[in-house]
Amino acid sequence: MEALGNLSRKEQVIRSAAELFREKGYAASSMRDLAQKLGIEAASLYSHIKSKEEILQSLCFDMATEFRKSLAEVESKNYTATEKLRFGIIGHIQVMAKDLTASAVFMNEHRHLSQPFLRDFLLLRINYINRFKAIIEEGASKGEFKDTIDKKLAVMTLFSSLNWMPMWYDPSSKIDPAELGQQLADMLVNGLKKG
Amino acid sequence: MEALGNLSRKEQVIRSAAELFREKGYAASSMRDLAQKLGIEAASLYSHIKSKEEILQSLCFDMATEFRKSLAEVESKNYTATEKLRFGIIGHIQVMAKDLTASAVFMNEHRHLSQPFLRDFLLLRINYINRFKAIIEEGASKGEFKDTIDKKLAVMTLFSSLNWMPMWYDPSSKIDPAELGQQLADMLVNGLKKG
DNA sequence: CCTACCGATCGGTAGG
DNA sequence: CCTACCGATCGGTAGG
Repeated sequence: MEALGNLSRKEQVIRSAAELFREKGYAASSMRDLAQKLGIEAASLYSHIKSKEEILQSLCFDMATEFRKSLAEVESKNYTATEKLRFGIIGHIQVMAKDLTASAVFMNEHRHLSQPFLRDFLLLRINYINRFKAIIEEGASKGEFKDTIDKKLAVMTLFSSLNWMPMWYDPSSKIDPAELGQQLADMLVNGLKKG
Repeated sequence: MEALGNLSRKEQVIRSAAELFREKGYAASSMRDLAQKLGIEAASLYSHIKSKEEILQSLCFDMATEFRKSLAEVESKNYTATEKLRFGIIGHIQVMAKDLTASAVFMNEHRHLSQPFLRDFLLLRINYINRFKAIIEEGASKGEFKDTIDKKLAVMTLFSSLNWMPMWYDPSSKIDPAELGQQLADMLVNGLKKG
């Protein structure tokens, strides 16, 4: 993680806003709160950003871009469905781990986007989810995965686990993001049961 | 689900508020929004409730009570860890399914509770999570579950899956809450892998 | 359950 | 980046 000093003023504003939005939620965070965090007056924020929502937009869409890049790379390889799922999970976790704060905002605050941004965001998300669902379906049809589990349930369980990670993962813990991804993939593919 | 007509006026206020909080989030929901939903003036709400936050408090703590009741019953039985986990999951899902709206608010909006309510709520939650963690640890030590998976990761994955359910589960779908709980437990215990 | 209203705070602009 | 400010909206109260 870089020091704030290495970031442009606009990037500092966005990063501070991300922390604020994560802590208090977007709607409960005021521009005066944000200004205070940065040691300036609220009106001064508007020389760096156009509006409060513009900050949310860049946080949400920048994360979305990273997730899509990661998944596209996994899809481009000649992997089995099991491998695609495993590396897809690891990639998703690593993208989140690069910015846990932005990840938490991405997950919890995107609903405060106004139209047409909200619609665009949800389309990106459903596309991403469907590509993971396709991997699970491929695995089921090729006999790698059970065919008995409901595919929607499987993919939503996967997503729930991935998306809540920023809420409890401690980046200073012994388990690093790559290993976290490995273990999460293992748990979802192989389950808790011994054997 | 009962018709609104069978509820006291106070219960109607709380139920409408739950829908509003779920849709827009607590902070972005105004008392004027809520009054409009009920066809009255904002000031009139205060003859039924003391404050906006009182509504959130009753939603959060009523759900917490239901969850604890369900888990206590599972713990009281002479089950193996695998059975306790399975019935704990099914119970949790069934409690949520009884009121998906309140469940979504419980999960997403509790952070807007003020002190000391927030502290009390978080203590209840950590206690509940730890009791599930104890079940997983018991299963690992008795050889029912793998000992290789990080217990914190396992229990947080479990909770993520449970708590996101209100976001995607369609109560009018073919799969009913009991079966949803069964499948979710199966996926977490046995994994996606065939065999 | 209503009218009338309060002080506080909101996102944002004008002009420098 | 600041001072000065705007109209809108907020949760809530008084009094009926």
